Amino acid sequence: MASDHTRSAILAAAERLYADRGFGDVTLRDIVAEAGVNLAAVNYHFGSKDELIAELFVTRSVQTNRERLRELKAAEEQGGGRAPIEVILRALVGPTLRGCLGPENQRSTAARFMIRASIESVPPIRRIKNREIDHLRKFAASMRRSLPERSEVDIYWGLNFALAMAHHTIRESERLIKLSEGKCDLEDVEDVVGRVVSVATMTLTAAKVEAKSRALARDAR
Amino acid sequence: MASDHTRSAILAAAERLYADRGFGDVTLRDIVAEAGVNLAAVNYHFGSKDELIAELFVTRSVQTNRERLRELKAAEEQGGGRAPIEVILRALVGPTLRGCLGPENQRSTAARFMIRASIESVPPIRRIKNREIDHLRKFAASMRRSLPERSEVDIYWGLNFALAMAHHTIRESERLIKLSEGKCDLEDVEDVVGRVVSVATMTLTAAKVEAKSRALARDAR
DNA sequence: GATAGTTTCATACAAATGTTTGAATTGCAA
DNA sequence: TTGCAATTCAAACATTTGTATGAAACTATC
Repeated sequence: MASDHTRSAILAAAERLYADRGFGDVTLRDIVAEAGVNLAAVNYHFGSKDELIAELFVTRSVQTNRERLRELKAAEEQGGGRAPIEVILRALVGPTLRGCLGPENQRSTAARFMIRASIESVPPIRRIKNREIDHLRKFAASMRRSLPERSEVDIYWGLNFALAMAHHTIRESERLIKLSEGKCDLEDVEDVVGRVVSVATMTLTAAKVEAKSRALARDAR
Repeated sequence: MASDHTRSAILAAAERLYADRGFGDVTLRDIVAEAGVNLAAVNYHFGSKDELIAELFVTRSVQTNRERLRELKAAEEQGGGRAPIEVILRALVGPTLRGCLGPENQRSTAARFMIRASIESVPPIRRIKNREIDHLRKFAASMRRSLPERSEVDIYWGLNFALAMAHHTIRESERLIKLSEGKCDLEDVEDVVGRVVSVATMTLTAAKVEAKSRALARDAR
């Protein structure tokens, strides 16, 4: 199988360029120039441009998902099959937030690539994301074990909102900083994780508050 | 200025096609074919493809923003300058959710277009979104008046999370339905609005719970 | 009804881009 | 070394795409 030199040079160059400039205006010619290889090499090694993008994304996705499951499993084992909901949620959103936020200058290429993927959402990536459901089901199952008295629907909504806060904060981090004039410190990642987890935990535990507030809100209609 | 026939036919056709098939694979030729007009008409009336997209998006955006501000203003006047936080949040996320969720078959073209714009995020639209900050500032100000004891940073985070839940739910509605096997009913829009508002309200009011949960979560690290 | 301004149309342009081709080169095994 | 497969390369291909052009058709004003 010889050395992967060309193949990995393409992957590295592509990830860097996509991270810096987005999928929209990076062409195969840009990539091969950056990688110092021939144009045809991309199709030879990956088949097509889309398959190259897909490979980049799956690689990073499985890394994140592995990390998430590692944390989840550790928490469940420690709790004898039942982990506290905060810890489950932390395993869900922590790895992504830690990977994508933090000081800008020390954000890895991989992280910046994943942020791009989250913002631009190009077809090959969308296709892969649709297969992520099985992964999320594991978290839903764990959350049900953690909060057996909670309805299934509420669990799914809690999961949805937790992901919402994490992903939206990453996607719109620039806007949040501008809106708050820098007062929201997105470089303090653990604070962000804590905020997301605590809000999501509230969603799933503070039954009365939620019901009351929802009723109140409905009246106001 | 003659009749707007061609111009509005292009706008209508473009919005419909973009809503149905996304920005990625709709060309000017598709649009003019659907509109029954000449190819050159787009550049004649709009200058460029991007300006056409921009016009579509600003039109729908100002509609939503107007609706939001109308609700906000009504609430503040009723409360003599201070509106309850739930009502402010409802004015923030209600119009968008009501416009984009609900029974699929009765979702307007405009709504479906805005969902696309939220998912695909094409350059001309991104440029416009960046100017939306002034609009959000009005909500931040209103929220500060409503919760004067709350820190400014917490207000911004609450605003961020409220938008996060609303937009993410719209963006990923399909996935949430699939994940929950239809148990999360996104057609009951008022229920969704209520959930988002109540969670966001909790974020901003349940100080002790949040602090405690955040500390707990930090320990678990 | 002539004229000037606006709008429409067919067509051409120009550039970008992913992909393919077939020959050249390389590396390794027999 | 010879032979064979894998890899690299330059070049060309084939489309697709947004945009520009200039003539024709239309409209309203005087």
